[in-house]
Amino acid sequence: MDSVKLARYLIGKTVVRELPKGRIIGRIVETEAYLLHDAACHAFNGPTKRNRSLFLEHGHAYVYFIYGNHFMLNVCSEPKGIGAGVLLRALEPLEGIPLMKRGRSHLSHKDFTRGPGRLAAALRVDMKLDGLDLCADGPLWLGEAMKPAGRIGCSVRIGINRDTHRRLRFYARGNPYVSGPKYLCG
DNA sequence: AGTGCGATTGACT
DNA sequence: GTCAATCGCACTA
Repeated sequence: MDSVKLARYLIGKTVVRELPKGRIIGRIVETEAYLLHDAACHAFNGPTKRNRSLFLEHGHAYVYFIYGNHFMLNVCSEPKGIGAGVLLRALEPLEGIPLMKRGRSHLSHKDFTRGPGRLAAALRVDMKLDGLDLCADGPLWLGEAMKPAGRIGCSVRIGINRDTHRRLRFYARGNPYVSGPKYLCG
């Protein structure tokens, strides 16, 4: 399915992280779509060493490192060979909350899965998980929704200054774990 | 080999 | 509200 459909589909679904110390489960409450022929998509200029995982079959993970300290977790959306996907931007914590918080106690409860960098930190996502099949058993996978998605809002993407004519960010309306400025959360 | 910069965050005014 | 930190990658030469 295309990135927009996948971005909407993923709202309300769960992401599960299996760690030696236990299991973490979060509910996806915010995503952004990155499309084919989209100048803001990392795949825009063709495959490189950095973005190659984005060209995997849909359902695989594309993880990258940015700003010297943050990992971002994406889900590929298209058949193998096409570079497009969905960025996971925020979670509602459901299970394994102490594991998510470990080492990050300075953040308030509603902040530690809010924002793409903090989401990846909470799930202990790093480059080792790049290219992983998220639809198979393993250290990180996507699960069914545990409760309804609720109303889905959309807005322009955050931190993107190109192709701003499309509203490619999707979020669970009114959910307190959604990131971004308040006027983009209602 | 050197340079510029980014799908962000947290600390500070 | 502003702004620096921080590093791997892409690009130029």
